[in-house]
Amino acid sequence: MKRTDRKSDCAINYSLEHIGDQWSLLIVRDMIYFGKRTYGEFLASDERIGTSVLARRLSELERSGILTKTPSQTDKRKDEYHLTPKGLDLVPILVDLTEWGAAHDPDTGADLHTIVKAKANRTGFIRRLRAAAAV
Amino acid sequence: MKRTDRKSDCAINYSLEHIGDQWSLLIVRDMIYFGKRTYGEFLASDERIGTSVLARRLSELERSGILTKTPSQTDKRKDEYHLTPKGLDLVPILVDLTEWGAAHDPDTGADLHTIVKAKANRTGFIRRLRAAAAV
DNA sequence: CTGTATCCTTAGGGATACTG
DNA sequence: CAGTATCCCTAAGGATACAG
Repeated sequence: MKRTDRKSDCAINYSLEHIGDQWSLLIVRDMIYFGKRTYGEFLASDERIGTSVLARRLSELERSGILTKTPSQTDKRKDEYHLTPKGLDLVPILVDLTEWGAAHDPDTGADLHTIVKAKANRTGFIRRLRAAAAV
Repeated sequence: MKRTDRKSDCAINYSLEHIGDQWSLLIVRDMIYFGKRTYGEFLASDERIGTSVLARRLSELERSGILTKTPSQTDKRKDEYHLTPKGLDLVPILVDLTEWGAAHDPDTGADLHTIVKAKANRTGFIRRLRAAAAV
C-alpha cells in the first residue's frame, strides 16, 4: 500500500489495513496453531478458502513482510511458507481474537482448554506458540 | 449473520466475521482511547469515515451486541453510543493491534510512551482503559 | 447538526480453467 | 498436486442528497 493511500498514521489503522480482512489471520492461525506450511495444507482448512483467494492473500502477506515463500527442500514441486518475526508478532492478536470469539460466540466450538491455558498464563502460552511456529 | 452463513465454527473466524473489517475497530478505538460517544465525534476522526459508512457500522456493531445506542439526556437531538461488556472485551485486541502497528509501521505516528506503558504492565493498562471506557 | 437513504464504485471473495 | 490467471459477483466503502 502506498504511503499516501493510508487513511491515517494511526498504528491500529496500519494493522487493520494489513491484516484486517477475512482471510489473512486465518492463514496465520493455521501456521501458528496448526503448523501448516504448504499451499495444500492451507486449502484444506474448515473455511474452504478458494485457490485464487489463497494465492492472493499469500502474496500480499509476503509483500507485507509477514511471511516468506521458499522452495521446499523435500518436495521440489512445493513452496514452503514461513512466518517472519513480524508475522510471529501476530501471536498475541490471535490469542486475543480466540478469547474474544470463544467468550462471545454462542455456537463456538473452540478448544476451551486451550483458552483457559491462555488466560492462566498468557505470557508463557504466547512464548510457546511463537517458539513452535518459528520452526 | 445467520448461523449457516458462517465459514466455520472457529472462534477466530467468529471474531473476524464480526469485527474483521476496516472500520469497526476504529470506531471502538475512538470510544476506548478517546472517549467518543456521539456520531459527530466519530465523524471527526483522522480517517474521515463517511456518514453512510458510519451509520451502517454503528448499526451492525449494535446488532452484534458490541455497543448500545440510546438517546442523549443532555442533547435531545443526539444519540449516545456506549460499549457493552462484549465491546469492552475488545480492549486487549486494540492494545495488541496498537503494539503490532507501532512496532512494524515504519511511518507510525503512535504514542510510543503509551505503548511502552502497555507492554510494561499490560493487565493494569487494560483495566484502566476498560474502566475509563465503561462510563 | 444528527442521522438516514440512495446511488455508484471498487476491492475482495468465489468458481473455474489452466500450466507445470 | 502446486500454484496461477481469469472472470464474475457481491458486499463494503464512498459521495451526496435528504429529512428531522
